[in-house]
Amino acid sequence: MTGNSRFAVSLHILAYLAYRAGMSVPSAEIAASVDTNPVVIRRLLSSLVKARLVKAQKGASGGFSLASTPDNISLLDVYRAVEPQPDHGLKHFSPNHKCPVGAKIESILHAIFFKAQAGMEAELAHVTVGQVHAQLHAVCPGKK
Amino acid sequence: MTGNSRFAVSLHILAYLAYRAGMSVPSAEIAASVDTNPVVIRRLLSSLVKARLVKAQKGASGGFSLASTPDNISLLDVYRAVEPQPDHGLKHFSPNHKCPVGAKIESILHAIFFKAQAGMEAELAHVTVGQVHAQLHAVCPGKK
DNA sequence: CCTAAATGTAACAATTCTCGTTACATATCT
DNA sequence: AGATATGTAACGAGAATTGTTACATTTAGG
Repeated sequence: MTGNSRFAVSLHILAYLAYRAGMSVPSAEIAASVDTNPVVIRRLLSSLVKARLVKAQKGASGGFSLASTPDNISLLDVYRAVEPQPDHGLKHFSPNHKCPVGAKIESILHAIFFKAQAGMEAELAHVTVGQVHAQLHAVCPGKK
Repeated sequence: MTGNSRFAVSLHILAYLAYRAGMSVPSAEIAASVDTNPVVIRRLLSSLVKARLVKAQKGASGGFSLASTPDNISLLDVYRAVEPQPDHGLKHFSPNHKCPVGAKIESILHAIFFKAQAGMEAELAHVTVGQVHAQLHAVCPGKK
C-alpha cells in the first residue's frame, strides 16, 4: 500500500458513530458503511477505545459509541490514537559519523521534521469530529 | 520499512553538495557519507536533476553539484522533488456510497488532509538548504 | 439458563513499497 | 584508448498494510 488508511478509516468510523447519535453500533454495521471487513473496524476501534475516545459494550446488543461529545474529540486526538509515531524515514537512516556532514545531519533533520510535523498537527488540532459530522448534514440532512 | 527515507537522504545529499561548495562530487563519495549504495544516491539525484535543483556531469571527473545557491533551495522544493504525492490513505479508501456517511465522507476527508498537508509544507517552505548547511558549520567549523 | 449476538485477538496470505545490489550501456575527461 | 562516472533496468529480501478465517469470551434477553 502507498500509505496506511488507519486515520482515514478511523475518521469515517467516528463520523458514523456521531451520525448514529449515541446508539450502540456493532462493528458489522460500520464495516458496511466503510465497505470492509468487521475485523478491520474492530482493530481500529481497539486503539480508539484505548485512547478513551470510544466506549465498547460486549455481548448481545452490544457495540460501540462515542465516549464524549463529538465536539470534544479533535482530529489530532484521533491521529495520535491510531497513527504510529511518524519517523519520516529517520529510523532507517544511519549516516557515516566519520564524515562531518554525516555526524551532524541527523539531529538537524530531526529538528526540521519535528517542526513540519507540528505544522500538520496544528491543523488537525482545531478540527473536531463534531465539525465533520456537521459537514455530513450540510449536504445530506435526511437521517435515514 | 516504516516510512521511506527519500526526503531525509535527499537533504543529506544536498547538504553534502553545499558543504563541498560547488565542486563536482561523484555519487560514490556522497554514498560514503550517507553509508549506502551509490545507486541509491543516483536514483534520488535523478529526481533532483529533473527538478532542476542539481546539475549532473557525466564522464570522468564528472559528478553532481547544486544548480543554484543553497539559499535559493527550500526544503519544500526538495520534498516535492522526491516524495510521491501524499494520499493519506485515500487511494485505498472506497466507502459504501449507498450509506449517507460513506457518500460524503470522502470529499470531507480530502479537504481536511489538504489543509494538514499545507500546514506541514508551510514549515518546509521557509527553511533552505543554506540554513541546513549553516547549522552544520555551527558545531563543526573545520572543513576537512 | 441458554442461545444468539457481539467484542477481542491471534494467525495467515496477498499485495505493495522500499532499499540494496548487480549488471551494463553510455558519455566524457585526460 | 582507457579510466571514470552517470543512467537505468532488473531482481531479491524485508517490512507494513489489509483482508480473511477462526475461535475464545462476554452479555442481553426470552
